[in-house]
Amino acid sequence: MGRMPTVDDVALAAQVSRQTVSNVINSPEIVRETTRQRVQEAIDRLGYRPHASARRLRTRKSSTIGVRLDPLRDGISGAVLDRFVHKLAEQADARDLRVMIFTADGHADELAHIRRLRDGSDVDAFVLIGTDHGDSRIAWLVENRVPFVSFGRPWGAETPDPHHRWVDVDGRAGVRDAVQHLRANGAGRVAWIGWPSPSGTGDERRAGWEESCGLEGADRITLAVATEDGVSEGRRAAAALLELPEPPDAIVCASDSLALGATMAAQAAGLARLPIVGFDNTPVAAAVGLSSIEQPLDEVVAAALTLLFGEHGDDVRPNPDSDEEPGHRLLVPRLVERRSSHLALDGNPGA
Amino acid sequence: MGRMPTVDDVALAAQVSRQTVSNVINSPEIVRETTRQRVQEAIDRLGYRPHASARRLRTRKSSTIGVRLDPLRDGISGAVLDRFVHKLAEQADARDLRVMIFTADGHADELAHIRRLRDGSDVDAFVLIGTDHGDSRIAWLVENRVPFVSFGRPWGAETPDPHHRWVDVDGRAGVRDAVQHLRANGAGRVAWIGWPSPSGTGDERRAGWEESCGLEGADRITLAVATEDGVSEGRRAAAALLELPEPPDAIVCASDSLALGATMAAQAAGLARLPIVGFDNTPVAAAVGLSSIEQPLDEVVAAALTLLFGEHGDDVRPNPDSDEEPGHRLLVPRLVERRSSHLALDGNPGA
DNA sequence: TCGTTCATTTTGAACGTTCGAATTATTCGG
DNA sequence: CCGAATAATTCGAACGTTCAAAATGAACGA
Repeated sequence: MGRMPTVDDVALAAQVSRQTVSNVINSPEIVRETTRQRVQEAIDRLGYRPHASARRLRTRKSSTIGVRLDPLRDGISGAVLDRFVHKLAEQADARDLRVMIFTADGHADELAHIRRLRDGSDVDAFVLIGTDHGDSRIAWLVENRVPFVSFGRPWGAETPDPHHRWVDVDGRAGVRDAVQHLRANGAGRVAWIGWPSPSGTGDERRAGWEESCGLEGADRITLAVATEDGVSEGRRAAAALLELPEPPDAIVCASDSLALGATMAAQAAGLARLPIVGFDNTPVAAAVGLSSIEQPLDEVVAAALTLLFGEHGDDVRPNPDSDEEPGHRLLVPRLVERRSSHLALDGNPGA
Repeated sequence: MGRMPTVDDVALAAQVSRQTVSNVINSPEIVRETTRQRVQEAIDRLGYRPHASARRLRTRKSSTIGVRLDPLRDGISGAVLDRFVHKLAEQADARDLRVMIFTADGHADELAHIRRLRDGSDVDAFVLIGTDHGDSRIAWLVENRVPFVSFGRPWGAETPDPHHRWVDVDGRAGVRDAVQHLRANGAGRVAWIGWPSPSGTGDERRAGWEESCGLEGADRITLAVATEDGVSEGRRAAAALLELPEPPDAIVCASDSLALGATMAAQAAGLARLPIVGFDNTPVAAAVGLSSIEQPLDEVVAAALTLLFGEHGDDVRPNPDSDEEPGHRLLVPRLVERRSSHLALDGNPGA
C-alpha cells in the first residue's frame, strides 16, 4: 500500500483544482452540484481522507478537547467521573471533536500538562472535572485565556469570574427532594451522613437536608453526622446514629459509599428495612438495590460542550465576557428509587 | 498576547538557523554545547513550544495512541477497564505519548473510527480492550497494517497470527491459585460460578477451577454453575449451590459481581463465614471485604506499550513478523485476601 | 453587442516543522 | 602551517491543507 492520497491526487482524478476538492469537503454548498458529485466520486474511489495535522496546522485549531483523569480512587465513587468521560467522548464524537486524556499529580502538574497540550496546539479546550474551594486552576486558565469549562462550581469565589464557564449539578435540590420523598412516605426523622466542612459539594448537599428535614433544636445537630468518605466510615456513622435514644427512621447519605456502609450498619442492627438513600447512583447502588440520587450526566456533558462550542459547531468560543449570556448551567439530579433501599438480604431472591 | 513564537523566532533570538533550533530540541547531542545553551536560553525566554501539528505533518507520526472506551456497563466490572485506561494514560505520558479516546457501537463502528483516526494521521497505534472469540477486528487491523496491541488473547484462532501483538492475564492460573489456597485452608469442596461457554476469558477461568478443584464424578458437574454476569445472577446461582444435599464449603466466582451476589446468598442462608472469592478486585470487593483475584494492570499496560513502542522509545514498531521475539505477554494475577470473604455484617465494625 | 454582476473555479502563498544535501568551521596529523 | 577529515551549522524543499485574492464563466439588462 503506497502513500495516502492527498487533495492533489483527488483534484487530478476529478479534473478540478485542489481548492475545489477542499471546498467539496468543507463548504459543499458553494460548489456546483455536478462538480461536487464528480469530486465526491473521486474521493470515494481513491479513499481520500484529509490529513488532520495538515489541516490543523493551516486552520490553527485542533478540534480536540483535553480532560484530566482524576487520580484513581479506591472508593466506589470514582465511577461517576468515568461515566462523565465516557459520555464526553460520545458527545464529542457527534460534534466531530476528539478527546485527549491525561493524568496529573496535583493542580500544578495539571496546569503544566494543559500548557504543553495547548501551546503545542494539540488541544483547543479543556474540561476540568471537579473544582475545589478557591480552585487555583481557574484563575490561571482565565488569566492565560485558555478556553475551558468545569464540571463543578467556583466554590468560595466572592465574585464569580464572568470568564469562567461551568456546569454543575444541584446537589442541594437532589437531597432536598430525597428527604421530602422520605418524609412523605412516613419517615419523621431523616438523618444525614455527609462529609466534613468545608467541602463545596458536601456543604451544598447537607444544606439540602437542612432545609427540608423539618427538625428543630438538638435533633438538627444530632442527626447530622460528618465523616470522611468510605464504606466503613459510613457504617460507623450509621451505627452511632442507630444507637441514639431516638434513632432516625431514614438516612440520606452524601455518597453511595457512605450509604453502603450505612446499609450494613442497619442490617447489623436488625433494621433491614430502614430506608437509606445514597448519591451518584453508582453500579454498586444498582447492584445492591440501594436508592440513590443520580446526576444527569448526559445533560451535564451536553451543557459543557454547548458552553464551549456553542449549540452545534466545533469552533471554540473564547472565554465569555461579562455581558454575555450566562456562562454556566445548574442541573437538577433525580432520585432513583430501588425496591428496598437495602441489601435485599431478606432471603427472597426471586420475587 | 500575540502569536506563539516559532522556531524562526527562536533562531533569530539565538543567532542561529532554524534547523539548529530544531536540533537542540530533537537531537541535542549533535549540537555544540555552547550553542545548545544559547538556544535553550532563547527557548526558555520566549516560551517557545513546538507546534505539534506542524511536527506531525512533517514527520508523519502523531505519537498518539487511540483507545476505544467500552460501552458503559451497568455492572460492577466495568471498573477494570477504566483503571486500565487510566494507567495507560499515565504510562503513555511517561513516554511522551498522548492518548485519544473514542467510543463506538460495535466492532464495525470501532473499525470505522480507527480508520478515520489513522487515515487522518491523528493516531499512530491503537489499543484494543477485550477480545472476542474469533474477533473480526484483529484480521482487519493486521490486514490493513494498523499497528495495535490488544489486551486480550486471540481466542479461538486456529493458528495465532504472528502479526498480532497482545497482552493478557492468565485467569486460569489466578483461579487455580485461589482454589488451591482455599483447599489448603481446609475447604474440601470448592464450587465454581462462572459464565456460559463459549467465552474465552470465562472458559479459561473455569479451566483453572477444573484443574485444581480435586473433585471427581458428579461433583465436577454439580459444583460448577454457569450464569450470565450480574449480582442477582450470582445470588441465584449460589443459593442453588447451597441448597444441594452436599453444599460446597467455598465458592470461587468469575467476577466480583457474581461474588457479591454469592455473598448475599450465603448471608441469607446463614453461612456468613463461607469463603468466597471474586475476580478483578473492584472497588466494591474492597468495600465489602471480599477476597478477589487482581489483574496486574500496571504490568499489563507496561507490556502493551513495550510491545508497541519497544522498551523505551515512542516510535511505533510495525506489526511484527513471524521470526521476531514473541509478540505477546501472559501475566499472572494475584489473590487479594480480605479478612472475612464476605459482607462483614457480623456486627463488629470497629475491630 | 457590451459592460455588469454574480457564481464558480483556480492560483499562489502560508501554516511551523524536519529532512537531506550542501556549506562552513574546527580539529588533527604531519 | 597546509590539507584532509570530521564536526557543526545552514539552506532549500517538502509535508497536506486552507486562506485570500484573482481569474474565469455564465447570465442579464440595456
